[in-house]
Amino acid sequence: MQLQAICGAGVAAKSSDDIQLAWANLVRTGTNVMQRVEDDLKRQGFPPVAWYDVLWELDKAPEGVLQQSEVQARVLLAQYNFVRLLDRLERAGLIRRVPCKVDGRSNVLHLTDAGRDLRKGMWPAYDAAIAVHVGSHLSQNEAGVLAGLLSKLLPDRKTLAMRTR
Amino acid sequence: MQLQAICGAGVAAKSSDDIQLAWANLVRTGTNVMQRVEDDLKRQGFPPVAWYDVLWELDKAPEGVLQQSEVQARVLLAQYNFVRLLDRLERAGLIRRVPCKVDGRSNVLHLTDAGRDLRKGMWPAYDAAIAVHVGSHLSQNEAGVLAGLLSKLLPDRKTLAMRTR
DNA sequence: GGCGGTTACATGCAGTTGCATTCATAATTG
DNA sequence: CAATTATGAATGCAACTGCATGTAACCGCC
Repeated sequence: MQLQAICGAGVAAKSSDDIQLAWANLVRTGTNVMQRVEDDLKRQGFPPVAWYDVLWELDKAPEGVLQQSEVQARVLLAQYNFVRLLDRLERAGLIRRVPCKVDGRSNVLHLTDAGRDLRKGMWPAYDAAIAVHVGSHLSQNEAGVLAGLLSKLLPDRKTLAMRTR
Repeated sequence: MQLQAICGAGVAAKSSDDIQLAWANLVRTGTNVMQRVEDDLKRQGFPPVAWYDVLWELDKAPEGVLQQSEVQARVLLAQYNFVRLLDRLERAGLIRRVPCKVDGRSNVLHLTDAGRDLRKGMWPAYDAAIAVHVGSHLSQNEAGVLAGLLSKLLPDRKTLAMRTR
């Protein structure tokens, strides 16, 4: 009872002004910066960043081959959105979905040559967009601090992955 | 020619590792924290944060009345998305769209009593969600620093508003 | 081996978004 | 003041998303 009073258990927590501003700026900045980067890519005829993410996961893997579920876990999209993203990537000839030999439920994703090329071709534009919309506003040091503070708001990998089911 | 070589003019800028991490964390954290807050609200039967934003803008205004274009400029949604958000709000009886007497092109938005009540009723849940998903991970001071760093990435109001056309 | 539960992936449907365009009314200007 | 341009708002359509659910294959266990 004392304890409850002390730490406010059972009562909805209230956020301070600083917290609220951090929240507001986080959402605004997140969507805004994302938008601008996406726009830059689109203007140059490139697909969305989400495409890049998948291609990059595959490109990092040996042979450009990875379990579908593994990629899914890394890109943090809802399962049904991920499946349909793969539909688009496959239709565009960037990846192939191959039924897994060992586990009849799962697929193995293969990066095609076209996919590899696109990933590689996108990077300079992507990198430049990040430099313009993030880098140019922050010192090296500020970027590090920002990254650190942001990471404090992220749940760990496992929790993160669970949210996509 | 010397100049070009020195400052890299004409060559796409490259971002450093710190910058890239800041970018990655910004996007991840932004969407993730937003998601969790939205989920909390939804679980309690409340509409999305975007609804709150509009209602709040109107509630702040004297009489709960504001030009549609003015609200539009503040909430930073694309024009067509904003219009349709208003469709939903109006259908839900939270606002009314009234043709403007002085300018035949524009509307004036009126917050209804139901709208005012909903806004007010949402806040505790919203505030609590912010406290949980942002506040509990940061000290007061960290929140201030984070807000400051994030604001450096935002373009000014005017530029921001232009992007929504 | 067969039955309940779980995992991996897919899909139908309704709701939302992006894009291009339209409509009507101001504002500007030749 | 008529013609042009600019502004505020809306909409048709295609694409995308969320949600619930479906299907098939695996896993554990009696």
